[in-house]
Amino acid sequence: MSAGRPLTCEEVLRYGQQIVPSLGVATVYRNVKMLAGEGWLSEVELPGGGLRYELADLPHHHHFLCRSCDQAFDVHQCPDEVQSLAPAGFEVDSHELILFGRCAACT
Amino acid sequence: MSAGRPLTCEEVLRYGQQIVPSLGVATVYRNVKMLAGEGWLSEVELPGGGLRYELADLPHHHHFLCRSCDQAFDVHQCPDEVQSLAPAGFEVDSHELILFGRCAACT
DNA sequence: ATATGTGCAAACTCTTTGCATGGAG
DNA sequence: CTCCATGCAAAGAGTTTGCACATAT
Repeated sequence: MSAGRPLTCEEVLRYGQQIVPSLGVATVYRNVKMLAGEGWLSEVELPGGGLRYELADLPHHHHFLCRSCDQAFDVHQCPDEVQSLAPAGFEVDSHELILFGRCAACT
Repeated sequence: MSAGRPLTCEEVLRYGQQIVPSLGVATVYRNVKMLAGEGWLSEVELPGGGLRYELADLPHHHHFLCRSCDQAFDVHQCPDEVQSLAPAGFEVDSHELILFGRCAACT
């Protein structure tokens, strides 16, 4: 919640171990999956590694992936005409937009 | 080349085994990676499994992922104002847009 | 004969699962 | 005491690598 951006399991593990040093990987994977199953978190899949997790109740948004530090950030805007881009006969139910580049800290 | 859409290694393997039945996984992974390294193919990472590969010389485009058959298709249009969506201080060098839904065959 | 690409199987990485344990109620 | 979530370690899935062999030159 305090990160304000999608986290990988490894990032969650590192955050968590600052509070409970004995925290193990299995617990992170298990709980993050459970929270996602119960609708508290949603899974975000971006290039370059495993799933990331973010709070599920965020308003519609997209993601920015920094090529330098590999951290994901939220992008709170969305190009609207997206649904209409699909080929004829294809039904679009959702979409994801990923921007790649360098974040403010890495520039 | 004939597929006209991004393929997973597994799909390449199945295609290839129709021609050379003894074809093994290692050969597919090795060659696809080599072709990508040499710039003939580019890697496309979409949710739900491994990397997909497509011809590198295609014009700018995006992808549609069918939730039913898990096949990826090309989308030949792009919302233009994409670069401007990033937060201040973030440098965007490229982007990917993924549409999710059902392809024409699965509808 | 030499060099190259292949299939096989083992190694790796990331993720998941089984199980015994320890702390909470 | 009973339960249940945890850590650990082993098991899985997908991908990569080492190696001996076959083929082409």
